[in-house]
Amino acid sequence: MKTKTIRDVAALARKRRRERGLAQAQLAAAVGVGREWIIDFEKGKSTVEWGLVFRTLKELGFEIDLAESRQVTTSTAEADLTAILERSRQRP
Amino acid sequence: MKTKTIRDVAALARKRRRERGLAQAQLAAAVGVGREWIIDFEKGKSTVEWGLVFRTLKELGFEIDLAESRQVTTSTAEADLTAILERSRQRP
DNA sequence: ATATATTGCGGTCGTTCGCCGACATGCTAT
DNA sequence: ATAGCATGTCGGCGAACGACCGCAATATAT
Repeated sequence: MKTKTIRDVAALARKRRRERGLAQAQLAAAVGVGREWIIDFEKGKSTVEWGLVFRTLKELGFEIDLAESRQVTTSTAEADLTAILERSRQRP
Repeated sequence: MKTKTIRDVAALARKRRRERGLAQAQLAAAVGVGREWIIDFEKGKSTVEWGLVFRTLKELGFEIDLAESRQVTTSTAEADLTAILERSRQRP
């Protein structure tokens, strides 16, 4: 499933947990975090630890795939052009 | 690309950044973090913020997909039903 | 070779995470 | 009604994040 925001991930995680009949406390124990952490994560809190998110997703049976997005963001497009130009001439 | 650990993600991110000719400082500015954060992230630091990781990956043109690690292709209706049954069974 | 740019690593500092209690709410079944 | 879970919130605490700074070490280019 493609995810656009961290809220998508949060919603998917919560859906999956319920599909597996797991309570927040159970999942928390399995991952090794406090129950509050699960609450925050499923709420879409952005400041939760990356490593814990990864462990939680794996615990829920998710596989994290990184694919190339068709659309390139403007900033990276500019940076890409800049990188090419920088190899031809120096800029301050 | 399937990722097994956060180090895989870190390595992919670094590879991608270099492919795009971006310096750590450039990527940091694009994402809106300090340069030290990029260093930690590419080092595979597990305690970095989840939201920043997500933004960084998107900035690098990555699409974050969540796939099922097990090839269980149950429909959502079936899965929900299973959850209901599990709840009724009062499992410890 | 000399510059120049990039990367990594320390230290400081304000802010905040994540955990632990306790408590309130909502739902289900007896 | 009453008991049992599950979920969410609040206050508090130690620990650690992330930004900023400077300074080596390492490419990269001229």
